Amino acid sequence: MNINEIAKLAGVSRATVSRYLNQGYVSEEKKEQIRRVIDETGYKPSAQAQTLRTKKTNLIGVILPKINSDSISRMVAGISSVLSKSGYQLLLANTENKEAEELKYLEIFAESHVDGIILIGTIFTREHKKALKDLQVPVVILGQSLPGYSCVYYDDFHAAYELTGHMLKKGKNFGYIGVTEKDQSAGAMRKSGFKAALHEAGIIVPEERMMTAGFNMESGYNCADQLLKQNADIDSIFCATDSIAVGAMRCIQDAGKCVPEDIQIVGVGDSNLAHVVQPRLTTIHYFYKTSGMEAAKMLINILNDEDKISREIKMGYKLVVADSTRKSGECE
Amino acid sequence: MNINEIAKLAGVSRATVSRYLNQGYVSEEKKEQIRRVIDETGYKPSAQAQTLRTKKTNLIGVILPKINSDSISRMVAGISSVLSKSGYQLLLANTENKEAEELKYLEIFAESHVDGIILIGTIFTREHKKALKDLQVPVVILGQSLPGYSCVYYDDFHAAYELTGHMLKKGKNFGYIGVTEKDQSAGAMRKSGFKAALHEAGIIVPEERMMTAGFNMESGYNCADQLLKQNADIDSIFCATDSIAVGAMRCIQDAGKCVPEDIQIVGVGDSNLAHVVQPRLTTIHYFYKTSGMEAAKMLINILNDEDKISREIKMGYKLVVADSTRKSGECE
DNA sequence: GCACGATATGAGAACGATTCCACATAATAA
DNA sequence: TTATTATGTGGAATCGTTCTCATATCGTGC
Repeated sequence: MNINEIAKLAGVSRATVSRYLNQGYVSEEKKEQIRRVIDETGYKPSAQAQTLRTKKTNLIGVILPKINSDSISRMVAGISSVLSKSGYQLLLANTENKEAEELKYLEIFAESHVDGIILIGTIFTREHKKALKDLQVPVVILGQSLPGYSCVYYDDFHAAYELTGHMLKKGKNFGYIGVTEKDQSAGAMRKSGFKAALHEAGIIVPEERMMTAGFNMESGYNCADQLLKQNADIDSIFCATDSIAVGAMRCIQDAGKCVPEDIQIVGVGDSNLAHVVQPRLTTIHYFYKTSGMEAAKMLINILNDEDKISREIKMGYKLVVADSTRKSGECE
Repeated sequence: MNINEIAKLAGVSRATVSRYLNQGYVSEEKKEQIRRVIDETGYKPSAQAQTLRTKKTNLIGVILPKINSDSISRMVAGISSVLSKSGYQLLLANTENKEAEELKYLEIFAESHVDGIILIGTIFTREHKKALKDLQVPVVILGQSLPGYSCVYYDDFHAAYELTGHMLKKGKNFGYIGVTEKDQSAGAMRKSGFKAALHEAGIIVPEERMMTAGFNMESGYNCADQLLKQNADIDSIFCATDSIAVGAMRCIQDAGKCVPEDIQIVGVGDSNLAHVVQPRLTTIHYFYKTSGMEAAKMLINILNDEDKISREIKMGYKLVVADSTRKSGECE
């Protein structure tokens, strides 16, 4: 069932049917004829063919490293809320943290399956930058800063700095469980913030007390295990994500120690997990949903040709103090 | 940069370039010329146009009710592992539990953006069935049973039945926090299994002890709150999902009662949350990843025309007994 | 010497829409 | 009356591919 059939059945030309579908000049009489034929046949214009001509899909691609994540799902919720108001639908691509997948989906989306892309990235390799440069589709980067591109990201340095400052009230012997420093934001910046705060306090954490975990609980557990076995005197652990922190906390408890009495611990992200564990986790709240909305607005501006130059937004944060860093009953 | 340009630059016809790209007869000499031109120009065939001709995208659409969910992310991981081996890429569509979105994405995917669809649905309305019937793209349903369609789902009835049987060892006064019964699987079947087990034990739970929550912790908390306030004697609560159970458990603890000593509680799904909370949650393990793989295999069979008729797979389950239903130290 | 299959190539017709252009017609302004 | 404008309409080109056909060359077996 294509536009030719419809035209034939309605006794008009293909062009008139097209105009009917795209609000051009059509007389009431023919409008009615066409409407009836379309109703009867259940005809739907082919999105392929439309795109081939118009170069427009009304779809936005969102590339993300994992789907089962509080932070990312909040970003997506924000993106979705803004874009759906402008008549866009979202297609998500899950890279499972694999760089190759990221590139593949970038290409798939770029091959005009979508009008724009929001990339929630983690690591930017040379290939990434090349792929991004070749892109003929507008892109906004969320969660990382990449010079030359429109992006929305978080003040990981100062967040980690302030969080570490908070731990310094009670802590002396610090451990750190982070993620790969190839991840500029969650890896490098959080670590720098952590180190900077301690440095100001005259504390230097030796390398063997700084671990690198994956983005999940199990990995946090294992790193904490190693950390505690090798350094019995540790009284404070900074974890670069809530998941890692929850895994680490479980490890501490399995080892028969108490949080926060024996060891205080913090995470970053203010995920659901942080509220669920006992004791509740001190963490950093990032405005993930809002940042998703900002990224979406940026993209819309670009799509509407209102924004010619790239711009960056660095989002603030909020320290969430909970039980994992203070004795129960203590007030703040 | 299109195939005509390439043909011109390489001094061959458009058809020969196409054959080069699709492994047809091309002499070594011309192959080399074409290869060089493509290398120099960075030419990529337009996916639009290819699809317009071939009706093939090598994309599979997955429609899901929420992204931030352990169960769903495991299903997706299973789907992805199988389909990527067959050269397909996944596009995800997040409906945020809105029926209208589900229909919209069904349509978007159907308009030949994808070769096949896996629908992780919850509620099937009349519109859903109509939309599915009109679909000219093969579809597999995951997590629900829908007669006439290929689907993979879970034995919710017997899982709930067995889980309830386990609680009956210690429990007498039961409460139930479920989800909408419009959801046949997680809503209706789990509730039936729960009631059947109690019925056999000669127990009938009055309606006011059965609540309906949303698919999240907050809702579980609120329902538990209401349940406990109105029924002080409750010693066992069956929750239809882990999230609900974790919310309810938090509520019980906030009310100053102990789990499992005062009240035992169970969930369904064996999510990460279940392992993290204190005490660990007794729950049902479903083989989500495996079921995703099965659904993907089904879809591949359909796409390869190996399967002409629909079929159903009902997946088994495993009872995971943990601390939320036994005193610490007790053995089983 | 000829028929046949394998290899190789290009012309041109699809695929299913949009859109420019030329051409009507009717209504309004000068 | 005559321009001028707004409203309608269909023909044909176009988007970037694939694919069928027609045609050509070459080796090989009989």
